[in-house]
Amino acid sequence: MIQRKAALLMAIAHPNRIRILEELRSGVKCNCELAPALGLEQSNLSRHLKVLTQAGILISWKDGLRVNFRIADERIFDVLDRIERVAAQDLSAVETEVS
Amino acid sequence: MIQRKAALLMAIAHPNRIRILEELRSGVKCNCELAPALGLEQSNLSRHLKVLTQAGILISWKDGLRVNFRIADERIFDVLDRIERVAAQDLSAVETEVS
DNA sequence: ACACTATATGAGTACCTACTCATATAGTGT
DNA sequence: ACACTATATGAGTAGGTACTCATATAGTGT
Repeated sequence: MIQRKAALLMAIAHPNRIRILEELRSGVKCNCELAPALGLEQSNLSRHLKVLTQAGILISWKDGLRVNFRIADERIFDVLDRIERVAAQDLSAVETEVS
Repeated sequence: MIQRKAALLMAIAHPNRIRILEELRSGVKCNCELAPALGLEQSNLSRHLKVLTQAGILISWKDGLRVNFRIADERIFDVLDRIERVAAQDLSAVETEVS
């Protein structure tokens, strides 16, 4: 179980993959729509999407030439929202805490 | 901000570091208490603790020979709890979703 | 069949991570 | 000063990650 949690966290622990998830908050997208939106090279994006899909965070299916992606479990956004709260406060907390 | 979120996630995205955080749920601990509890080699544990401290997730201070650690922001457990919910369902979800 | 579009993947590179063993540093008590 | 305990860190190793460029695969429309 800890392995599974770590694997999920590892999958989302990259700026570009967080950005991919944020893009997919608004619905289904394909590689070809995400690439220009995120300014990522096609093969690089493809591999990031593979990481997220293999972790079970995204679900993909073919639609003609395209491959579409959607969020498998919307609760992944709970994780992002919670980490955001920690990140927001972190800035001040780290500075004021001095041993 | 995305960088910061990714950095925090990266810091907790390791089985042993998740276990360290779970150990610290019950309060302040030092390296010397964590090592036997987690069965980790001393230098390895020391480096994991450094990762968490440098990410601002743990706060450390010396107490004689020991170095104690505590959670900087308890809301980090919200993140772990949320990822756990995703992880728990994941097992079935990945299997039933077939394109 | 052909040109075109969308995606995946091999190969190469540079860098990063976790781990271990050995050693250094720092603080404690006699 | 000395032995002891707790922690940090240098060095070496093995393997992983992100990225790019070039190429392969697969589906579309003429």
